[in-house]
Amino acid sequence: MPETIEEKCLSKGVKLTDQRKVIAQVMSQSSDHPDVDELYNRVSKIDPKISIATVYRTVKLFEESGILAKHEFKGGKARYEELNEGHHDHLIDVKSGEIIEFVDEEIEKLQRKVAEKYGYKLVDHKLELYGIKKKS
Amino acid sequence: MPETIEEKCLSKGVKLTDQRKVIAQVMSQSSDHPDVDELYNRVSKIDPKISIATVYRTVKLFEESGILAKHEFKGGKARYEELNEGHHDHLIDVKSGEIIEFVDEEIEKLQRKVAEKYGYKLVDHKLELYGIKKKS
DNA sequence: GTAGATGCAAAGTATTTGCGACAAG
DNA sequence: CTTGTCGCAAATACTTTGCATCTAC
Repeated sequence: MPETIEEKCLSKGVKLTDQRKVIAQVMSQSSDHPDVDELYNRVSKIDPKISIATVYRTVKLFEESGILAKHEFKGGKARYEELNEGHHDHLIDVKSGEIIEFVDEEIEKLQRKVAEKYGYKLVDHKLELYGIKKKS
Repeated sequence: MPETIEEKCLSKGVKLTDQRKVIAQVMSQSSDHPDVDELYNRVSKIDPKISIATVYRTVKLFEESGILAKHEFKGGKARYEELNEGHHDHLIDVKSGEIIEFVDEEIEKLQRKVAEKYGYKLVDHKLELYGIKKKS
């Protein structure tokens, strides 16, 4: 069920303006994790009149609506990615900056167990691995 | 082997100024994870002439020297804690902001395994759990 | 004595916001 | 219509930096 960002907006009652459509489109086509500046650059190529303030407002709105995920990787600006069904975490190449997405159900399970152990219900988590590529 | 921050400075060749001594002392006595503003407040009570620029410079220096750890928890300023032998991760109470430190060797092991699987050597990681307290 | 540290204020980043004009439902 | 959005520029929040002075070693 590949639901588009526009469909998500409708179902969540988010008003669909032209600017939002462009931003949604760009995010859908981005498989990397652009920061707001980069997103603004890409958006500007489609409609140069969209302001960066709107980009900031929109990613924030989309994040609150569960449409985008915001990441604050080490020492930098916030970066965004489209949120789809499957949750995943990130492995970041500290040399190249390349980001690999991964899923490890066992780690997820253990996280819930840890929260449990302290009397908490896990509502969110952040797991980032930083590594250097091995010379095969 | 409870090594003080001052001893660590000496062994790492970090010059020990009065300001740094005060900041080290305050961090050693802080079991929470203060941000720079809060640290500056505490430091000011001991020596009001220390500027916030020095606090920023010092936490950065201490972090680079492996004396303090910097955390960027959700949506806020950077927060610091003294770095001791035992590594740990954080479970954050999303209601109260309370931070619980925990260690889970199994998760650590799995993280290395994931990195391994993608051909990477794990050099660092960030794991934060966000939870709400269960009504026991 | 000298390299490095400090205080101050000014400059940087990243992000948010007030406001009048404008557009979606 | 009316509520919410946009573009703009100004404001904010956090952090860094240039420079003259001072201090640990």
